[in-house]
Amino acid sequence: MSAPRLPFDPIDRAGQSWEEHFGPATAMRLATSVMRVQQLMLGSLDAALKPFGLTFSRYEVLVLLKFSQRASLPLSKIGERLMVHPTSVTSAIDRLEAQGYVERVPDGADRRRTLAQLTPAGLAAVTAATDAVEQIDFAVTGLTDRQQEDAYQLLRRLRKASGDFAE
Amino acid sequence: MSAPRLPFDPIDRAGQSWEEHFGPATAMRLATSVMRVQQLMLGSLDAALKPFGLTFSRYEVLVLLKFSQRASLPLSKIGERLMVHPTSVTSAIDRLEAQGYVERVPDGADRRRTLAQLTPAGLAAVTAATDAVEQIDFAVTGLTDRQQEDAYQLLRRLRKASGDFAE
DNA sequence: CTTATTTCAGGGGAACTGATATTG
DNA sequence: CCAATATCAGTTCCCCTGAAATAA
Repeated sequence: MSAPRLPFDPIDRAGQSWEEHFGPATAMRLATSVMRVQQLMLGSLDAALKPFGLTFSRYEVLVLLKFSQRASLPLSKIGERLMVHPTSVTSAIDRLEAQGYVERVPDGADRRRTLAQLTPAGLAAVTAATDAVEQIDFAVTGLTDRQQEDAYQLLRRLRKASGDFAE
Repeated sequence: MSAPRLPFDPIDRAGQSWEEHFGPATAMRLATSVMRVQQLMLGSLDAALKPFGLTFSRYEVLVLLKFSQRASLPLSKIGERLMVHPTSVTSAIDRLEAQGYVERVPDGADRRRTLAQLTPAGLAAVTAATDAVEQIDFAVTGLTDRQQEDAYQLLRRLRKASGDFAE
């Protein structure tokens, strides 16, 4: 994780080859970078969350529940917010429930729904896990606050153009 | 893929909640954005590559081979360049070989090694697949060339700080 | 003997499809 | 009758660990 893997930038090099063989490499370099950065970040984040038995996906679920009004949400809402497939939500909540971080409770208002309710253990876990990910600065290193904000805004344009939200 | 999923930006909203409950959300917003953008892009790229029986991972292998001197590389080099685990390279080459896009040939110089050699069919596939991904602009939409370049440079800083390369 | 390369067996997590029961 | 919600069964893909064979 700390030792550099290569003595040169593999994306720079791929971009040079791309320009020789195909043409402009601007979009290709950005796409490849996003994939690679995601892989690096996810590795660091998952490692930081491992002591709590959490992956980043499940950590995101706990954070979402903590931020909700009653620390509970219907499973469908969770999938919508986190861009997670319905069956993946079921499986994520299965795991979190087995860990005692979440409980399934029926929704009185709409009996088709099941609410995922954060337990006290889940609240403690998400609090401790948040300390852990903040200690590694969310795996976002090497950038100033301003650069982090710039990168966020650029990716936000990309998300919007990809139909991530309307607003 | 085209219809917006939510009438508001879920990351903006999560960032607001984060600041109320925890504190500054700059790093959290960027980290979450990278994850989400990667998911959106990978979905578009995999969809564009599906007609060729390729995933983006396997497409990257073919591109790497095309750019190499003799259109062949040892499996270990492929893993190094693409940040892929040795066993994952074996499995990716298994699939590409079953598809007729790649052949395993022994390396005369070092008989521990196996070379993955691009076949004529593999060359045709990577050429056609490249047309397909360029038609969707590598799933990098909504940004000008300049903004794509800016985003690339910001992510490059992040990669370097994460030990992706030394240079 | 140690190291590098590749492969195999196996497990885990997350994504998807298709089908189903329940409820609105 | 139709739509929404959640679940289940089964598939695919990719990641990883650990162990092994072969060769430098």
